Amino acid sequence: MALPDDRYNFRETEAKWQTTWAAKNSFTIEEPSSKPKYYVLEMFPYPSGRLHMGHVRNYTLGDVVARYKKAKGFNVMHPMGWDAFGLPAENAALERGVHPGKWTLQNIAVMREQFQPLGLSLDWSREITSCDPAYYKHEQKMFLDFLKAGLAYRKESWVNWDPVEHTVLANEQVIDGKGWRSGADVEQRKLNQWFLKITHFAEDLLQAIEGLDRWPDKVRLMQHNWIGRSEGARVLWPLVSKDGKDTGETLEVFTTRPDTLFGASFCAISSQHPLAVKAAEGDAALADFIADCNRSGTSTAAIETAEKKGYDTGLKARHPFDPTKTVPVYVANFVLMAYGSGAIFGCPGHDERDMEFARKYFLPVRCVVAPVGEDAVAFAAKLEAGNVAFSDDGVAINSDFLNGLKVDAAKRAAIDKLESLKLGKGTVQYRLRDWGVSRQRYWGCPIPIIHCDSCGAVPVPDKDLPVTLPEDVTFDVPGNPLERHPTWKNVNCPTCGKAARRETDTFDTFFESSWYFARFCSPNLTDRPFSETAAMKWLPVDQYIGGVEHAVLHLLYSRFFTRAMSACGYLNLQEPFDGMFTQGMVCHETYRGADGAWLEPGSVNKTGDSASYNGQPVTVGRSEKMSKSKKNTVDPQRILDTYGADSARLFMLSDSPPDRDLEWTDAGIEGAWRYLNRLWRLAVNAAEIPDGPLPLVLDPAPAGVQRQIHRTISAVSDDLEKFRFNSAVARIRELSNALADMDRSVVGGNAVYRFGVATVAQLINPLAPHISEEIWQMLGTTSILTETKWPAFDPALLEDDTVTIAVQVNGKLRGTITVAKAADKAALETAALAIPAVQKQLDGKPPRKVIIVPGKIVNIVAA
RNA sequence: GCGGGCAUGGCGGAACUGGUAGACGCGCCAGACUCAAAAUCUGGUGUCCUUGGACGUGGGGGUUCGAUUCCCUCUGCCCGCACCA
Repeated sequence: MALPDDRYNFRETEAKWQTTWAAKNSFTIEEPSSKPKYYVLEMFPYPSGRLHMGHVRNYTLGDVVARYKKAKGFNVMHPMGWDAFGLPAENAALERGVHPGKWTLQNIAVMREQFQPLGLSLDWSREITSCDPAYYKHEQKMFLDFLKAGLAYRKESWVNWDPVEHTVLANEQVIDGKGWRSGADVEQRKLNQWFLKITHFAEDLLQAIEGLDRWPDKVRLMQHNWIGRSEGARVLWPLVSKDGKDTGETLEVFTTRPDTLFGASFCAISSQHPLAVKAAEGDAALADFIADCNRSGTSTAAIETAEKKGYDTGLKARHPFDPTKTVPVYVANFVLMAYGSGAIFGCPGHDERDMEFARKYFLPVRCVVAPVGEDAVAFAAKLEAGNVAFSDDGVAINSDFLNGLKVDAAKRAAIDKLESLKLGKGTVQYRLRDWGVSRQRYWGCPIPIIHCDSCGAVPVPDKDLPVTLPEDVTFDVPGNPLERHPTWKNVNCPTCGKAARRETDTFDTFFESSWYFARFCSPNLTDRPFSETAAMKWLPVDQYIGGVEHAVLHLLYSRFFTRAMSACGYLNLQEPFDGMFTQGMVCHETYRGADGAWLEPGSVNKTGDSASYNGQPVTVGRSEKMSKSKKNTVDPQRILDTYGADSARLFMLSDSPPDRDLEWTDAGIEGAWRYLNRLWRLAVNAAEIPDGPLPLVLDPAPAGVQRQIHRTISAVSDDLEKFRFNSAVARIRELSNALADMDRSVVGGNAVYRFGVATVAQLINPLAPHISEEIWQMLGTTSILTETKWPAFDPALLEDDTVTIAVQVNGKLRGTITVAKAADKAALETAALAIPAVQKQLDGKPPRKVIIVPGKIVNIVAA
């Protein structure tokens, strides 16, 4: 007789089930359906042309959730699309002379094929591509609606300019003073730009973080800090010209410490402040100083090393509480135009920076807050003589009507006074700034605006939407090809008909990703971006999964967009993502040859602790995120060809908790592959056992395994709910081990074994869907596992009748006792004291105290 | 500088609300099978000393009958923000 092949044929099996699922449309939603909905979404990929391990991990994690929820009885939506606008397409055009659109669509075709062998439970009928006019025409309309609603505007302002990408960057895209993609030092430029009014929702975006209880704390904290709320006051300082006359103008400053106003010794304004620009007109030295400030001050290194510098404008500001007193007005390099009003008052005694500035320019230091309970006079003398500011809580001194008040009360009193004098008011300031969405790029969604000399910025009429990109463009010169296109740019004004110009900027690519999750709800609708009914049914996304690098960028923009879309009547929803999960990176060891060049893992010979390349020694570096530059990438295609999708999935899921970094190792994937083969052999044996009911009375061994099966169902379900996939795998392996070790010849042995194998197949299905389907089929079931309900456990079988509990003496383990679960304290104590090792420790003396926690522990305190 | 997180065998990591530390896996060691290798299987594997113990969750201290878990403190690493008034 031919023995069944004991080696699992993943190639055949995986292809077979992928075909089956596709033929049965297993992953499209049920419509109509009485089941509760569940929307699983992973951040859609940029079509770079190659699937990498980070993708595999991301989509595997989402797939586990999608498959598990489906088995749990939810109507699951799990769509996929392409974040298809972006700079790499233009770079490809530059390097290879291929059109960005063509390059992108080719990549999408390649990657869609690469996705297939992963066996993901995706609904491809909902596929969307963001560079398709059928997609982006809706966001053009949406933008015009935002404009009407006052949520979009155009303004000349200082912007972050990336000199390598030749485009503007949003604040969120500037990391350490450098462009987030190019790494180039960002410059400041003054340009006319379109902005989305994200600050309109600052308070709401902040408050609502509270309710995002299924988001990682880390991300919530990052958004909280990014929005950066601070309470304070705007204070008006009447200005006095150089010749001592009141100019009638006022200088507005923002402060969080109005209680320290009596300690003011100067005012300082940003080099970009209108007052500074005006003052520089008649002062060449000041103009030079301002130019100097604008040049530096962006890169990290510059900020860290830059000393506080100022230039006295000669203007004076009159103190709001004491009109007899004036302070000098400086232009200072450390004052940011973009925060508050671009001007501050300096209180050296209670602000570190102001102290540094005051010492440098010999400005007075006045103590106006002293710690509670300290001698105020002595403290003030010390502070005013020293170089250290005091910024903690205390009591106001030397402050007229504020004297004796603690900081909070003094703040309130100062604000009340300012308001009664009409020289200021209490206010809330945010760090968050409006989102600049104009990009001087070709490969993005055109901004549907026409600039007319007579009519200004005119929205493109609805009937002319979408504004599509011209195909005939070249990339041989830097800059935006739309800008120099001969015809596309020149159009007539829709309002007056005169010659006008199209807006040649395109949207930031974060625009597309800010609403795609809603588009998936009605991906083929032509007249609207999505149906409100469908969106309100499916949104919010129940589980969103992606990298932590989008903690403030994409996730904040999407939260804003959802509010903006609601404000414009597209839907009625505040938060787009109910549950958020941020996965860790995929890492690998790095290798360098004798010449210091990076080496690919595949080319390095590893034997034990040493490594070599062509006989030369290789330096093994620490594990880092897989990247092309360090050559420590592993091609998913090769892994899938060698071990199959289930092995790759299982390894990625079992090696580390999903939110931590994963270290890719060959040994690890081989371990997963070995396990699948062991599981396969269990199944081959189980398939020979005829199906039938379990005997009523089981031999103790299978009875124990029977309980373990139920415990495992319970534990794995819990693990899957809580993203503890690594622990779920461990439990399943434990059960597999127990099944393999069990004596099947006793009463109930075979039946429990068969039941156990079937259960393992069900439990591992979300993690390794192909082999589990195959096993399920081998066991003679008629349904496919993908359409089978998640197994239930019998609560009565979760626990044993007897329990083994630890016995400690003085907190140290001295033995264990196995007793009936219901055993009372007295029985536990008697059993514990009978242990020889315990008696030895007690040395004949009676115990001083015995702590008994039934079912858990007995701890004997020796005399 | 400010804010947050983490630290457990050779390695990745378990340990739910304080209750048998090291589950599960990787690696390693020994054995079986083999002419041999691979694959597979069996057993072992925190450290130290002699059975039996002692020690052990980054260091130090504390609370507790009992601490990987709670508190204080120090050290190291990682992440975010960065002159935010």
